[in-house]
Amino acid sequence: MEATARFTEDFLRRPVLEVARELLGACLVSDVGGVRCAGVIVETEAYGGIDDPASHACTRAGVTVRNRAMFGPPGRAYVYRSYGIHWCVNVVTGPDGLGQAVLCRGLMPLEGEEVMSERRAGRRPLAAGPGRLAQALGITDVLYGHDLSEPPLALVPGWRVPDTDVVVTGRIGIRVGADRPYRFYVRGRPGVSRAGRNTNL
DNA sequence: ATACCGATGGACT
DNA sequence: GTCCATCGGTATA
Repeated sequence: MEATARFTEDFLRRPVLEVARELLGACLVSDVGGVRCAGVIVETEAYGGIDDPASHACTRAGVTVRNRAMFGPPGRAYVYRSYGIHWCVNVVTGPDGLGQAVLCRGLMPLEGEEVMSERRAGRRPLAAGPGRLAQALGITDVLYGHDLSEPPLALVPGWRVPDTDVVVTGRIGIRVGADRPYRFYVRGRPGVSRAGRNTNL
């Protein structure tokens, strides 16, 4: 991985299912608070915008204060609070205005595990699950709408993950649209959350 | 004004 | 496996 490597706008504008698959193996590099930590994304979920009933972009109100980042340019962070407790981070993708985004659900730590462990108060796993991932990387609503091509949170190309290592399942923790095969994870890697169904559809 | 319900994680059995 | 803290966003009145 080179320091100058970037995902292109063309890549980020591709349909959300393709981007969710291709973001497996990508790296998230955090410099939040001036301390560096990084890891490889090993689990993602696609949220398909206004036509996906499970997506935060799918509301009667249309664009709201909460979801407006999803309708902006791709490559930005959509950060939301879950259950009033956790922060979760998405990469906005797809053509402008569709409200598509990829939820980062699992990270395999590569660097700065001590920092992550501090932020996680010593709890394990470090970054398996969207709330844990965000906490380990120091992600909060301060990064809402942040351009992920820049510090303090950067998304950069990393490993190539062959199709034979990719498992596709339904999404976790939702009811409507849960059966859509929109979850992707890398088989056998630490950092993959196991909240239920890790099986093929 | 207020009711409902999570894109969850941690503690516990 | 089960239970539940905790609160913002949306819908409804």
